[in-house]
Amino acid sequence: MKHEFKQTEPKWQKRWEEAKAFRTGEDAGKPKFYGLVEFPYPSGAGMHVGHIKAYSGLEVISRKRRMQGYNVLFPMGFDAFGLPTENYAIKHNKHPRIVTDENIAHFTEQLKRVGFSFDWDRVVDTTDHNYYKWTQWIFRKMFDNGLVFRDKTLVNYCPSCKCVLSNEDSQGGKCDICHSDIVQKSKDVWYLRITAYADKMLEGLNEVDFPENIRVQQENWIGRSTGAFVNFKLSGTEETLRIYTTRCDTLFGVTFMVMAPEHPLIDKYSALINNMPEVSAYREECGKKTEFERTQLVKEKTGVRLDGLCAINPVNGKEIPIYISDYVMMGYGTGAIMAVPAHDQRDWEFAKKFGIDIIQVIKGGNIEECAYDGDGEMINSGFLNGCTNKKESIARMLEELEKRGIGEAGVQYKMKDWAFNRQRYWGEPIPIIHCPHCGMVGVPYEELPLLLPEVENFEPGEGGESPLAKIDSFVNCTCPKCGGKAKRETDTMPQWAGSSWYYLRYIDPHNDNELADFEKLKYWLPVDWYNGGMEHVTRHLIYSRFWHRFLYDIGVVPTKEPYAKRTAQGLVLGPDGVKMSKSRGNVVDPLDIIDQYGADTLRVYVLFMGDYGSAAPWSMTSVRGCKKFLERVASLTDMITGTSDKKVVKSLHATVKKVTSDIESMKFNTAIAQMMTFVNEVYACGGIAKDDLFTFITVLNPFAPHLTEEMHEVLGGKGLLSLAAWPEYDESMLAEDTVEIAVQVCGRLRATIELPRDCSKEDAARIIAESGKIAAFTEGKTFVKDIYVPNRIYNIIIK
RNA sequence: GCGGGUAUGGCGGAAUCGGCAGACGCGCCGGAUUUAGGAUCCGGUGGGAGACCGUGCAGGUUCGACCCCUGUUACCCGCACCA
Repeated sequence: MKHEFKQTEPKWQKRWEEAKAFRTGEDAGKPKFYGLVEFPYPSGAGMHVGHIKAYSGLEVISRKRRMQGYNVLFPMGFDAFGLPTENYAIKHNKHPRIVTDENIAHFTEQLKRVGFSFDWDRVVDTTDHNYYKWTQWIFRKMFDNGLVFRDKTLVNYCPSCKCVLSNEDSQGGKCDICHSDIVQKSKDVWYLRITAYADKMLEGLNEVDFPENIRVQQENWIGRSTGAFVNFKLSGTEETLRIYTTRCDTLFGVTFMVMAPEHPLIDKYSALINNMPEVSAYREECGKKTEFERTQLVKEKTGVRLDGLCAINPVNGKEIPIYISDYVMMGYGTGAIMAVPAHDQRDWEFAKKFGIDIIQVIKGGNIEECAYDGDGEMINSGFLNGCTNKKESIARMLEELEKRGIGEAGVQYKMKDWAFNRQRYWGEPIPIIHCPHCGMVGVPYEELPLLLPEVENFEPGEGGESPLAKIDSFVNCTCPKCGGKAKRETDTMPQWAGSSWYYLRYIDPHNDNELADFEKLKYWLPVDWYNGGMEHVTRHLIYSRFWHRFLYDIGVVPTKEPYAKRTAQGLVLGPDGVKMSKSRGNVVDPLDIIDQYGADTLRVYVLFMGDYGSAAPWSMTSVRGCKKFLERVASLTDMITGTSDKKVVKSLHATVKKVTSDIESMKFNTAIAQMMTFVNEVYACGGIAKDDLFTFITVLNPFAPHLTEEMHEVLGGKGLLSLAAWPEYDESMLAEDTVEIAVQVCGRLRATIELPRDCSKEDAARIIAESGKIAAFTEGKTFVKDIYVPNRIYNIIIK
């Protein structure tokens, strides 16, 4: 037969749909497999070939597991709240609901055209009120459990999106949505206390199967450090300047203090500061800098001394000057540091520039040239003098600090609490009411979902207030506690809210009474295998692990961790080897490929193009190669013989074996290569028995389901091939009677020779000698020794 | 600066344990078929005339190294004045 994909692909997609072939089973007698792929944001641009690659990995694995008799949950949904939709809606004066519905319909159509085996009865849409009811419910639970708080602080603010962003959303000082420079702005912000879960999230990493780089990236993002808080008195006041340090052992080497420019004590004691105009000017200058400018490396240290204000070193009573400098951040530790220029390079640079003393307290290095941060004997350090072990010095200092009540051990995290509110329309309303008497009160659970109201104008206000603030009927309400007049919170949740728990909803997507039935959660959790992009490692993956752990703590989910195993696919690059982007014009549209070459070709190609986890450039000629392979496969129906050649049978068993194991380790490229080898073998031998062809198309089915279903039908197969049993292979069929091994002389390949399998060393040596193949190389030399690895090599050493 | 990773033909990439480097595909060359082109099928294809040389570079361990060790270079990704 011919590979008539234009007819057969829609035909089989329709059959699968009618038969509900991929509906999730819950048969208790079978093992379960929950395969999860990151659900897409349904943008107006439609799908990208990158989506196809991202989903095809677990698609193949899920199809294979289904054929192996598992209950498979392989769902799909849409993460549909978000700014692009809202901006599109504003620009085209269309309601975001309508835009979202159109985009979801378009994405669904595209996904179906690829032939993915998702369970379409379980689709979730984060913007559906039946879904976001539970997003709000989880938020309320967090509120009840003290994980939600409001604080007026400096936040990352995107002037272009007119929106507050979390730390995770402003990495590198750029807005994650529009790539504008982030500015620091003082604002009232809702926070989720994710830092309270930092340790639990670190611990959890030990019980999941994440690749090393993902684990390390998460650890670094959480950024746990252990150290000490030390209290310095401000001379002439009762005030304490509290600092955090990881090197309390160097306390005797402190020669100045540095506070972040925004540090509140500066305002509090401005009356004592003689050069306040200069200080204010510096602070203003820092405020203007973007986060990016401020954190630029290789930057000269700047700062101003607080003239008139001094700190007292608690261990030796020395009076030390205080500076403000933007190399100290308000957001980490206490926003102030003790500076030890002898042993910290940043402090050293600052001291050199401002002519501050440098006191060495650890022997070693040359502090004239740079700070010394190595080990050595303690000097100039009172009771620590003579100690040579850093750990011990720290322990002894901590003991002293605690004994004298001037400090204590402490832990800090780089991860910050999650700035959770957005001043935009297209998101989940935050279910909180502000009551003048009772303060912040949660919207009662029975009133959830708190529906997103209709507005005329989706645009945020110039002052950075949410569009919802303009709707009096939404804003004005009564306090659920005291019944008095109150106002609703008008900000909405960030896009990451809905995606933090969607994998739970797939398990029980239509449940009106709870987020998901606990028994079902017990059956399906954890997600067995989660595949997605590397870009989500320090965002979605962190956030959802946090939410899951919280839900575990309040007894809503049965597992500590949501995902047992995580993998990541590599990017699909443009034909020019650069990341695909509209501006470069190197984007490949999956629908164009499907129209020209078929969905099966697309599926095979995205998995064949290279190592699944690595980036690889798109190649149109290679796409054609994959199409050619499928055409050769289709033609096998015209090559049926009574029995297969022995070589074909052997190659078939080898193929079943390799495809079976390669799929499990995501080595799809070599699995496909093996199938190509097999087809080449059939062509070389001129035919194949029907049963053997059935076996072959069964293992090819997860990759090219449409073509193989068609072949199965043409060959008279019954039922759907996609639901057939995965074939077994016979190891004994693979064993050869003879093997060809390499014959080396002094480690250099000189010949190859056919030997009986598992031949003894004596026999091997004799057969090789008798063959005379290496005589020319050993002639007249002295035998030293020989090395024989059965079925591999024979190496003879001579002199 | 720190952390993680990569480096193999003209190209994408293979290579369980340290045991015949270059599977498979693309491209290219040749042949068959064809009025021709395309498509298809068959064969060839790391370099070198050769002895030989070949897995970023320089060493080391080993009978034997893409693989292990030391040093080094280039590139990619993440974080980045984190006290």
